[in-house]
Amino acid sequence: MLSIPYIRKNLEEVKAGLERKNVVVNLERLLKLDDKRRQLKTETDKLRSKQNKASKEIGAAPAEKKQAKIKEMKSVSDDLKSGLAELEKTENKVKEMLITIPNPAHKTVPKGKKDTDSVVIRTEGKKPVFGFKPKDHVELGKTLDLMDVERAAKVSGSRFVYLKNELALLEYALVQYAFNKLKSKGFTPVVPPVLVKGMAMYGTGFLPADESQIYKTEHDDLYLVGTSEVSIAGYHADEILNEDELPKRYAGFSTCFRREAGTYGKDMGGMFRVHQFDKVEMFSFAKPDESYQEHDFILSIEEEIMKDMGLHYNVVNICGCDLGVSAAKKYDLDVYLPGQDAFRELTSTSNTTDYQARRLNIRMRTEKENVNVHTVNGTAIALGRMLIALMENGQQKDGSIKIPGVLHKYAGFEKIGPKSS
RNA sequence: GGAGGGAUGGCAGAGUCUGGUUUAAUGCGGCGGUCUUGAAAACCGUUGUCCUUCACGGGACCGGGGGUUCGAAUCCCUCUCCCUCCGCCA
Repeated sequence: MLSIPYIRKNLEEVKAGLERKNVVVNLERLLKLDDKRRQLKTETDKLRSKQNKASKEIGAAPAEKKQAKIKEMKSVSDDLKSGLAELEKTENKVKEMLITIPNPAHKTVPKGKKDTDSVVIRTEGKKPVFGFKPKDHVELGKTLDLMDVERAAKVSGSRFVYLKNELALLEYALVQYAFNKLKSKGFTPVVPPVLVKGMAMYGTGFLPADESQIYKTEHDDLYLVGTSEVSIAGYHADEILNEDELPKRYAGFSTCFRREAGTYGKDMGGMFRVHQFDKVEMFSFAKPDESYQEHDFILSIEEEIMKDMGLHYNVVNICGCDLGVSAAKKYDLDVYLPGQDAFRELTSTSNTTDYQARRLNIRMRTEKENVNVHTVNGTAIALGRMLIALMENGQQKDGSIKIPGVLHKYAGFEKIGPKSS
């Protein structure tokens, strides 16, 4: 959510940032509506002031004068009531407009109309060389008995998967590796709730924009999170943080649920795009003037993890049209998957500036005034997709899969061999 | 699931029965100061958030929402959360 005083002061800049996202909003109409709101506020405040004064007089007045005074105040009370009703109506209209306006894109975000307009800013690692035709994760998963998609379909439907054997163990090795690394970098490890109230969804900007992507429970008005970003952002809702405790960093492990509406036929089979996966997420509450620095920091950790895993990847500056509502800027790391012979998104990090913090009412105490903090999120490890990358990139000629050295101590094995029996 | 109790500022806690000088008492904590070689103690001062106004000022907020009233922390309705006991349960 944007602040109206900010829009008032920086109208052209806000418009340019929205245009970068290919979004057109009638901001003049919004400001006009807010003018009306302020006028009504002044009027009703005056009536209230009158009422407060009279109320004291009535309390102190002798009994015979009381009735006349009360009669006189009746009309003021009526005026106030109708004024308040109109004020509320106008306030709601303003809020309604405001809640749908996305966060304007930063000026370093590429303009564009399609996802191909995003810009690869650098490529790291080496493309793996195989002396044979590499298999994709679906085949590897089947021959090594690591995944079962068919039975998942029987039990849950399409886009679900059972992880089995070493792959199930490897997931937990990755989680431990990630928690340890992030703890050493100042992140507080967290396992948050995955069912949340509407407040958290609206606060993070997933509602109302992405309603079709979100699972909602039938009887309890709770939503299943698509990322632990939602529950972690909401953790400090309605709080005022001290300046010297920022940045506050959290590493959240959670299962993530996504409906994937409108993706029929895309990435079918296997577990690249599934309704349910686990993820370790980084999340920072940062001082406003440090959020881009924090964004770079989180990107650097994502890259460190990719390097630990020995993966070949692109760093992509995502174009305006592909930014979510709340992001002002976003980098993806696209990793080379031999099975597809393509770079695919494995992690993503966004600076949402004060957009979520304003909606969630998260502030920072400064000497002058309290200001909204900035929030930055980034994937540490999307477990399903990381497992795909490790399987496809680690596969050997004999059909086994070598796993990265940093994971050996957590996994308790160094490779996933063909079943001997 | 059943029965009862509760929600007031950073924290503790009065005010609710009986609506009106309550700009929410008091204590603790925090911050500043006096005193002190320094500290503690003591004493003095200060200490919420938001909206509105160029400013002076005005207004709102006692868990959320609604109602009664000239006027609600206080009365009524409703929802949420917390606590105690019973039942069930990984």
